Amino acid sequence: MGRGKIEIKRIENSSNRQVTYSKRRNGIIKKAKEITVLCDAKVSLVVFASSGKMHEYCSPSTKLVDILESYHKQSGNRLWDAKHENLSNEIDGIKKENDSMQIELRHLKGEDISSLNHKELQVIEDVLEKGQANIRDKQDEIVTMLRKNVSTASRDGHGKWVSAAHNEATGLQT
Amino acid sequence: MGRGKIEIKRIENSSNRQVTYSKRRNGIIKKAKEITVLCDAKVSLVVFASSGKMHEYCSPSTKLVDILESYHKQSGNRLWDAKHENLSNEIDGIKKENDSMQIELRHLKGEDISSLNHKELQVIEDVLEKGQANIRDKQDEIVTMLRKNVSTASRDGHGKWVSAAHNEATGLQT
DNA sequence: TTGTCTATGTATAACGT
DNA sequence: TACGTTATACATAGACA
Repeated sequence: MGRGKIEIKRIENSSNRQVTYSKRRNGIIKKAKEITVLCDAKVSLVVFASSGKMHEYCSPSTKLVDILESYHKQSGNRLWDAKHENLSNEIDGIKKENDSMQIELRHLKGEDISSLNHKELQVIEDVLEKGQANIRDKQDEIVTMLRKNVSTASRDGHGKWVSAAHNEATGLQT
Repeated sequence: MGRGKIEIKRIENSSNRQVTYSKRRNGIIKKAKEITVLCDAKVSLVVFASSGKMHEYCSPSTKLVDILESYHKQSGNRLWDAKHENLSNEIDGIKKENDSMQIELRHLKGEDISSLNHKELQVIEDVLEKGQANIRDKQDEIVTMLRKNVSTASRDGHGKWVSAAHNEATGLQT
């Protein structure tokens, strides 16, 4: 189909190969369009040059995704579904975790506790008490630090306290 | 390219359409094979007849999945990633939520509080106190209910307490 | 490169069967 | 309906700009 017949084997001359590639690629895409119109077919065509450059054709009014989905259905092939499923599972897992944390948080705040029994309430109370103890210890530490701080603290020329530690501990800055 | 020129528009005669479809489909697949060999290209071709029947061609030594993955990478096109991205975003969102709940929970339990300042600790303490108050109210309610219950309770023939309310409240059953 | 031009090879529309 | 056949339209290899 040209000035001379050619064998169907790799074209060694790279610039010829490139030329032939782009001509034939256009040809195939044209044919794909035609069969789409003529025969009411759906076509998905993806071509990669050896250079890695890509071209595609996909019948109008049909997203490639849809075609691939049909492909997927028909072929029974998993394709991307594996990935899809992984993500879904991950979501489910995290959501579960999320829900239970949500519930635990609410309970600690004393919300949504009307259905809890004495034992369950006791567990929560214990946790709260433990938490409170820890928090208070920490507060005591801070107070101690402040006192130590105050005893060595000084004011600047404008009468402001000069102590990064003091500010940090009280949350006045940073 | 036949006995007569044809317009590129849907062939209305359905048997002609079917014939043309299968001829042209073979033609395209042949071309696809040729460009694959001649130009060292990779081709993925999926064709659906309007009947729903599918045919595919894929360059040898290349799985369709791989081609699609390359396609996906190169095209910057979302494709199935649209779905994936949605899922990923969802995951990110939930994870964020998760993390902050995680932190809040730890704080309420008095963990990981070494970097907190006085103000922040105070907030936590307030929440704990509020929660404790709620829990204690509920406990009181239960005690009241139990008392009321006990006064009207009875034992069964084997000496066991017969009171769904009592069991539920104390968590001995269910 | 990137395109345009033909001579030629191919694909195929319309027929037969 | 599903195949071969064949006249024709189309695609394209090589040449040249």
